[in-house]
Amino acid sequence: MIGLTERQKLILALVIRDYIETAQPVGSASLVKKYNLDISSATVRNEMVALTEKGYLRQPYTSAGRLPSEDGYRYFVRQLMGHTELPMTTRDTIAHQFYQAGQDVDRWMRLAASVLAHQSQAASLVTAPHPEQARFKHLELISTYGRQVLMVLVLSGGDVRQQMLALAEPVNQEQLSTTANEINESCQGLQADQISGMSGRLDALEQDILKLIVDDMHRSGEMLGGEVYRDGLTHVLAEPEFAEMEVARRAMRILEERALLEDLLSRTVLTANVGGVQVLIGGEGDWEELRECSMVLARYGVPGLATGALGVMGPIRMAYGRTISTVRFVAGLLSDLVVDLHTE
Amino acid sequence: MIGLTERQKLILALVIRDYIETAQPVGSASLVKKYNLDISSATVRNEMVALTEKGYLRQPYTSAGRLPSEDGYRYFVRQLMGHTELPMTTRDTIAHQFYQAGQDVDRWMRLAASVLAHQSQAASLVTAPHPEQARFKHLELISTYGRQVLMVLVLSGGDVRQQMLALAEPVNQEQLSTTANEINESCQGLQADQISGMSGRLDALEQDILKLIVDDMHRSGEMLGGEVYRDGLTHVLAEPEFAEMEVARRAMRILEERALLEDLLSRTVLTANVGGVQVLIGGEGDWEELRECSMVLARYGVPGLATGALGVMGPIRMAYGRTISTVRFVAGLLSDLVVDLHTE
DNA sequence: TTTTAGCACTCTCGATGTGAGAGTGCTAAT
DNA sequence: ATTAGCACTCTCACATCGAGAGTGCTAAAA
Repeated sequence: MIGLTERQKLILALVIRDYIETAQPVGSASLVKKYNLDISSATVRNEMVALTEKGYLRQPYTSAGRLPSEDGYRYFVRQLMGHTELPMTTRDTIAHQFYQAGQDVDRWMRLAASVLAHQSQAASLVTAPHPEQARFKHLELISTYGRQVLMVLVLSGGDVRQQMLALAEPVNQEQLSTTANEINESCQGLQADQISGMSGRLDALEQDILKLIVDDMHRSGEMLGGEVYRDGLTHVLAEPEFAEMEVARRAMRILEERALLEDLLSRTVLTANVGGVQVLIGGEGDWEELRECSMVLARYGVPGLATGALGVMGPIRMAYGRTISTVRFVAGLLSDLVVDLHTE
Repeated sequence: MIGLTERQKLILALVIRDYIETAQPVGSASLVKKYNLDISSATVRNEMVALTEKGYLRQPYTSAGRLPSEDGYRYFVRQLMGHTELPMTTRDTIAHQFYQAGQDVDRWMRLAASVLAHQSQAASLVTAPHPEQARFKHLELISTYGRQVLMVLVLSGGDVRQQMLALAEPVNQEQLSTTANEINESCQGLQADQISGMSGRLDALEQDILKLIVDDMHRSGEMLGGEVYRDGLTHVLAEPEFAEMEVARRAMRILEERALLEDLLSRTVLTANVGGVQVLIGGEGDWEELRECSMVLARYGVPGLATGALGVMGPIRMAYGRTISTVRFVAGLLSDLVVDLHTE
């Protein structure tokens, strides 16, 4: 396929810009008038025919205005858009908010979701960072009532997992502490596989607990270990493309159902390198659910140490420039957080 | 206001039942036919006039069918409905699912939200149980990297709070453990106020940490300490009363915005005694947001020990019988969980 | 060869009109 | 007190129609 002339690129960009703004098909005459083009509407029409033939524009029906096709958006995002950045003042404001959140991961996540949703006027998703290769760090066994014991497992990267367990018979706190200390010494810095491969003379209690530890460490390695932070669901509903209830419900299902999200994030975001932002337009691939949606996704964190994912979901008619730069910026901030949490 | 005759009660109940099912105004003739009443449609019409005058029914426009007014629903829920219970088989199925979730609080919460949403075909909300009067149980200080220290605080009832903190200068693990042990001994079983009132010769490190502990304990006492579990948002969108986007967005905002939820749960549910289910029809009081919505709310847990809240939000035209019994049943199950977690 | 004016044609969208249908309220008879 | 009968009301679905925006084509102009 032959590339586009400069004029065609201009017209494509303007159509996309106008359509994103108004949600209405764009006519040749109105385009000329609105942007003071010094070519006639007939010329624009001719170029529009060319762009339509190349598959970048489409018409909702014969002799209506043009609007971008999915390929048109893709071309725009990849070739035309350039690396925009959020304005300095906006970046400062956001960074300041995060600074005020201190080291509280929960607050960071909530704030990230809120900022993403607000800046992009769409729905946002953020997962907490979690270690990719969890290493054992510390175990604590705390007797609560009778045979009930609270097990607190600390993994590298500050990932803490807690669990209640009921012992076969009562064990006092002293015994528990002894057991915990033994395990702490022998498992320090080990990964799940190494621990599960351990044997030697262990009593029943120790074996049970080691098993639980290994399970927990594996679970910590899963894609969506913890909570998924969401925000801006209502923004999506406000868009005219979701006026049809069925469409709106489909979009909401993606955001609501953990299983769908899990699948989505693991399939797409895992492949993208950290720092890079991935743009999914109109559910490329076989994503029935988000045929009417676009997503802008990114991973953040330090590969091999701890990473998380974040993203925005909105209509295909999305302000990609602003959204992508916001996602990139917030991903950067969260990466900094991860670094802070793991280094001195 | 004079009460209703038996026949009026019957007709009111049938209108509500039919309207809940069909979402269409109910006519006198169709009511007689559908439920094989042995009175004529004219009689029903007369009774309907009476019910309308008393404020229990209303007409969307002159000479259309009748539908329940908010007062009608209230009368129904309070006087007419009786204490229905979920069918035995359903209860067993649900209880079994919870049983399989073991002692994992997170799984219980998710399951509770899912069951509520599914049974009531509406949106559900569940908050994790948290102690009302947190008592200090155990503190752990774990050195991670350099001056970064992970503080794990265990409160009565298995509430675990973690936090990263950066010390002014590096402290080794041994020193940290000593400090933690001292605090553990002196604070065992104390409440926040008692700890904040403590003094004596404490070094700077201990004072800092005690301050953090007190803060954390207070935060643990707040209404919505942790995550709010949601499910079934899409069910709400499927209801015809939310076809109008503005209405749908308003409903979603309630579910999305923490601040609104917090306010809602604290104002209403705190006043209800545990075990009792509270029904909010059409946002009684000044709840602009949920004018078109009803909520069925309950607290669960053991007062004074640990409690949580759960509820369902749907259109005013809600299957109150089924929803109320589900909420009551699930609240009971979750209360059992709380008891299990706190006793032998 | 490219651009542009001119013009007929297409298609949507909102306004308007109409008839069927469901339901009421009233009156008079049972 | 109940009911049959009936005129009347109001909505909703459907069809009609004209305005308006926009296209595609042709032929002239640059």
